[in-house]
Amino acid sequence: MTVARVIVDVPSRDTDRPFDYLIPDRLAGWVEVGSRVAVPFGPRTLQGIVTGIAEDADVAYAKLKPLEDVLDALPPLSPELVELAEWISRRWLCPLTVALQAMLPAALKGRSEKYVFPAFGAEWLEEEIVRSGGLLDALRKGKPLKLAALLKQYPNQGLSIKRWLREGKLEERQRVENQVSVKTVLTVFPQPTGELLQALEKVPARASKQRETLRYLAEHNEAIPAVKLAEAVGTTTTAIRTLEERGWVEIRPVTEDRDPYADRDFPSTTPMKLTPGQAEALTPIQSAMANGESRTFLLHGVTGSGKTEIYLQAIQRCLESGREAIVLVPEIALTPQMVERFKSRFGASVAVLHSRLSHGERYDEWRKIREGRARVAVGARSAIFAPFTKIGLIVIDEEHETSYKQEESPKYHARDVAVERARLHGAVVVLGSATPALETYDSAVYGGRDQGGEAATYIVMPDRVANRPLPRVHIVDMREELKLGNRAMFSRMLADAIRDRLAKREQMVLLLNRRGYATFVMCRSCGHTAACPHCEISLTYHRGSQNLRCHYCGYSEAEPKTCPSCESPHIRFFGTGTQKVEEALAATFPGIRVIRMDVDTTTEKGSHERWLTEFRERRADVLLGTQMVAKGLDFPYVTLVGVLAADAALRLPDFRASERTFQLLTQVAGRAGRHELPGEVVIQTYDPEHESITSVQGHDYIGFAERALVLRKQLGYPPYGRLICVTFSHESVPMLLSVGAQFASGLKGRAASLGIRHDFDAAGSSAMEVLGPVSSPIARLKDRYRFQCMVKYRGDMDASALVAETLADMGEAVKRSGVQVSVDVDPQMML
DNA sequence: AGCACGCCGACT
DNA sequence: GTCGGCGTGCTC
Repeated sequence: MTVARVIVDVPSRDTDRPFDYLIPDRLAGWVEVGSRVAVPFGPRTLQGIVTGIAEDADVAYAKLKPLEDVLDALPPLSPELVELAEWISRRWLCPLTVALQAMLPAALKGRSEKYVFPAFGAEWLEEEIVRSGGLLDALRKGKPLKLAALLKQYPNQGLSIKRWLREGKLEERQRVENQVSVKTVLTVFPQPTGELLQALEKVPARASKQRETLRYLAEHNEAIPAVKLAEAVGTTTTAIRTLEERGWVEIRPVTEDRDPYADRDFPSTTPMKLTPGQAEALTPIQSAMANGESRTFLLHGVTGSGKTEIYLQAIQRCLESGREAIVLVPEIALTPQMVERFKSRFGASVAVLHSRLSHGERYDEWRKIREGRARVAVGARSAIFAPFTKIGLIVIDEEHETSYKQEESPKYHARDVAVERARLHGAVVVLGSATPALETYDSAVYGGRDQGGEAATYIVMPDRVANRPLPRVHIVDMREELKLGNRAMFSRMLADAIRDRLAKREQMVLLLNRRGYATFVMCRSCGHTAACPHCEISLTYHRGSQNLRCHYCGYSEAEPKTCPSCESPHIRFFGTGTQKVEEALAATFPGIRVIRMDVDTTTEKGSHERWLTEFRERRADVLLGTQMVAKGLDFPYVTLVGVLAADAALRLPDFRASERTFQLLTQVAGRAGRHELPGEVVIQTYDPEHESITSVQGHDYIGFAERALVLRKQLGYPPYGRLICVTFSHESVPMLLSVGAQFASGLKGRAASLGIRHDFDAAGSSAMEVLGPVSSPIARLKDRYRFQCMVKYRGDMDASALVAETLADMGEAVKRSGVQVSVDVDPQMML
């Protein structure tokens, strides 16, 4: 007896295991590992993924149910992706279905829909007395109707519907439906010209439109969308139907791809001549690919060193050897200019996947990959799951970017997934960055210490192309400015530089990593500060909408005129956000043209690209924004980069704060002087001695990295130790403390019984420390208090599994308490 | 996660 | 007496 082993789409701990189903004869041959199926599950029908086909059922029951349906002609996942999902679910502790779902385009996230229809004829309906007849009329037609739609349309009659269902007068059926269908276009397929000319003879004289249509088709003898044909001849699609009835043409629906780049021209480019530095970097990558070695390279090249051309040529080699390539780019850097570089080199074989596409567009791009019509996938984080079958190369550009870690479950890191997927395919991984993550640098230069991971190969490119100099970096001590009586947000040096560029009609990028107007609001009489009532976070003042907003949960309230606590009118707004800078620029430099780019100005679809195009076309002098202006942009007339408050992120309670600051400053500095005109960078700070700021001045990544690694080692932080953050949340605190403490002691006990030491300082053997439970950095979020335990460990152990076992052991207690548990393996943000 | 089954308060 | 509250347990 052959059974299909199915993971049903219910993301809970209890159902996180395969369920076995019989394969009915009509579906035999359609069910494969990776197939998406509809299965009966208890009283309902659900979507599931087949993860195995076995000869014997796991369970001894006689009551196995059959699969209801196979939902796609071509299984959306391959056995390899199913295996990868299993690995992800173990590594990041999420239900397998969550990992599988992350690999499917949203269009295939089937939901089961309920339909109702009269059970035995519709006669009984006549006897029912219902106030409004609409519902009865709808049902009388006897067709299955969507239950959800009926309840929405007739909200008062939900009870009647329920009763009829119970009495058996209405019947219920469920179907798993895709969220987006494939777009089809009615297309006309004409007979050969000769036959059409013969047909022309037989058309009645007065049917002039038919004659014209036939004549047109005789002349242009090829398939044409019905709408286009009607337009060309000046008729309607109904007239064309008549031709079909007479057999002169055939009309069939043809699936059409929504190509979001269809109206754009990509002039084709050929490989550029590489500089000696680039050629030297490319060689080891190519030879690893040629030998089919599954290796990881760190391509460490300063900003403007020409990494992209290396990616392009490596991809070309990969395609030539008959294999496919994936390129990951941070979401924010996935601009049309970026896409153009790939499309103009590889043409139609490029599929682009990013979150700004509609579900339908994304599905079409995904199908290009699945059906083998595309061989290069360029996209953000989730493009790592592109359904290719023989990958030769995976490129991760700006590999240090935090956006490669998904913050929701599955909390995977695309870099780690890439390495694992490459191993499964025998493919090469290229990690590119000007400021590699310290973990990556360590793995490339020192072989990954005691991480158990495989070492990466280190490739450096220390020079910009054409020997363009790196920009000169000035650091301005804002405390000195204050002493000299300058209380403005621009130092004298930055103000002079801005005036200078305005006069020369050159452009500037200004970075301030805080949006809004003022970052906190305080009453000067009593010291009351405005805080979010749902989160323990101060509210940010937004000038345009004149309200205070919580940047974590979205709560907003009107701007206070008097203090809510003491009713004093002396309210002051402290701190600076991008809105305030915009205002100050206008006041200080009359006539200056500013584009402000932050979450508030780029939510609208396509607005991000629109602002950048405007800036590229030099319709503005200044591009002012949060970190989104620091990444990957390349504008020839930008000769000045200003950082208004370099130390803003330095005080965050996160051991990566200084690494982040250094990376951000280096990246934004790299926006200046990338072309003919030399660049200059002005960094304003209250902490000019700080390592992460001074290292930027010397463009000294390696010096910074080496010093930072020493600190990491002293504290046992990554890459010398690894972390798992377990967060507990609940509306009340006492419950949290007891559940948290129970977890901590449970985990410690488990580790001790395996002989794992808890004294983290002793080098060598495996060790684990469990810190907490302590209040989370954001102590309350959306009305729930939060406590966390940080697990710090080292050595060759599967700490994820230990955490999972500990939680499973306390399962019942946790469930009853209503405490939510969230586990973050290798957290990137300590929040 | 749903959804059914099951055991206690305010309404026709 | 019934409807319906949500606690608990199961889904091949």
